[in-house]
Amino acid sequence: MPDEELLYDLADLFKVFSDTTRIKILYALFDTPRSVNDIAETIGATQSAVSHQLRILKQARLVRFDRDGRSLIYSLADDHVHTMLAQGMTHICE
Amino acid sequence: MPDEELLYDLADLFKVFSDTTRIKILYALFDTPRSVNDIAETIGATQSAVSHQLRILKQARLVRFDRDGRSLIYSLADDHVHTMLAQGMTHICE
DNA sequence: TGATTATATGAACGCATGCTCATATGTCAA
DNA sequence: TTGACATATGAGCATGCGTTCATATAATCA
Repeated sequence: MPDEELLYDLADLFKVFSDTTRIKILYALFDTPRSVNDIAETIGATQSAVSHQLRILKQARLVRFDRDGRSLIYSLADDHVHTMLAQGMTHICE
Repeated sequence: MPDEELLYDLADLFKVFSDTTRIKILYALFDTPRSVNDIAETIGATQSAVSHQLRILKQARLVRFDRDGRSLIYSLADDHVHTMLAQGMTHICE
């Protein structure tokens, strides 16, 4: 049985993936870096809602961003995110 | 971009993993099938709380059970669950 | 600098969710 | 069948969370 705190962290990680808006954001960035407004249009959500969720995704280190002029271009942090999504999707599609 | 409904299902799957009690249950069953009361003692939770969460884990097909006398012996449904947990843990520990 | 565009943030509201407590259901043993 | 044990379930409560709305911060361009 892993350490109590580790289990909390694990639950917290999965919690980040447990919201549809965040899942949509992650898929929007799956192979294309995008600005906040671009994400919002792509997934059909408010700029504010997207920004709030990006904050959570940033804290969990699932996304990163670079500045381009006045825009912030977000992308998936690393390949682990692809793997997590793919793993979950595999389980669903059985 | 995957189908809208698929994204909901994916979020729902992750949601099941996103609670500490359920994570503890899954780890308690990681390599040892256990009865409900055994689980409750192992993770330090109420029988009722465990039963409620087992219901959710069953619906998500993450656990299964066999009857042994008056006890129900729960175990992880398949190897996918191990993989999901391991994948998440790997991400945490980097 | 001032205006405009892009993003972030805070408060408030509504909804979902996990727990406890009490009780129901179900199974076995005598 | 009755009593005891094992698990499930329902109601009610408290907490957490995602959205919207309004506004703040930040950066670029004229």
